[in-house]
Amino acid sequence: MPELPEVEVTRQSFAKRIRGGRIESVRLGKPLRWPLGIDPAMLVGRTVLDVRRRGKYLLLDLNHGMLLMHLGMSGSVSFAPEQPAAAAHDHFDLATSRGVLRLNDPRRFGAVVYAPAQDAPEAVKLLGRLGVEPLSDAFEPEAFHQGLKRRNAPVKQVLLAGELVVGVGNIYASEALFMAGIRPTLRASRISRPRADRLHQAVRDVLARAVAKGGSTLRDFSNAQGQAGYFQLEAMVYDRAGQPCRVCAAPIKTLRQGQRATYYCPHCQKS
DNA sequence: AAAAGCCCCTGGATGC
DNA sequence: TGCATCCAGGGGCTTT
Repeated sequence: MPELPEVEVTRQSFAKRIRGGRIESVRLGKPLRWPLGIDPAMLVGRTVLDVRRRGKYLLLDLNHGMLLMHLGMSGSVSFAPEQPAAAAHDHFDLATSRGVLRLNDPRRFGAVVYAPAQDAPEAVKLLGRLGVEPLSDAFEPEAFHQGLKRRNAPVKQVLLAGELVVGVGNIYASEALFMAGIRPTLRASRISRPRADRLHQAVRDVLARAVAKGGSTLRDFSNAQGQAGYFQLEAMVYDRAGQPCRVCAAPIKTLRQGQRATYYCPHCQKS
């Protein structure tokens, strides 16, 4: 479910409110993708200093150690002074003096993992191979083009892999490639510098606009205050197979790449 | 070393 | 109504 915009919107919707909260209790539901990695009782008494984001991970900095939270495909977070009794898919509660942070994740591809320090093995294992942040100055056209030149895989899958640039998932990969006028099946290594520049700009632009719209709510995403996103209403190609291109009216096509659906306009994205 | 497949899991939509 | 099948916003791990 959540790509960079949804994770960032989630972060913004509760970071300030949880900051300074003292952990009072931790409740675990069914197992998530990975074990927490610490006795929950050991977290009680620690303080949440800040909430950051790295790629699609939320990072809760504690006064000692950190929690890495990933929303997987179906995860969403809520934060409120009090929470109702845990329901079927509520698998993690972090009760603090500022409110209760709850992770709901029906498919349980998400996870919450404790790391004793920023550079601890538990953190490096998950964050170590991640590419640059697309909305930071570190995401720079020349290096992006060089990175593309080193990959022979289809550009859509290079974007999804997150080793060049993080945070671009299945929706925004299709959208960015449409904006740049690039066919998703084109080998990354064959993209010229001017076209790489257009893609670089498209990635930044689509992600920033999606954050501004509160993310995309396809079925059930909402931020930590329960508010839905609206960017899906502006999607040019995603989930629009057979519908007319919003630019040229040609029917949007779909194909499968790496077991994921890709959408593109055969006329606007000729190569 | 890079690329392609395989899973993890639940629920909703669709088809017979 | 019931049951089978397919698909879904991710990504680590294994196999080519």
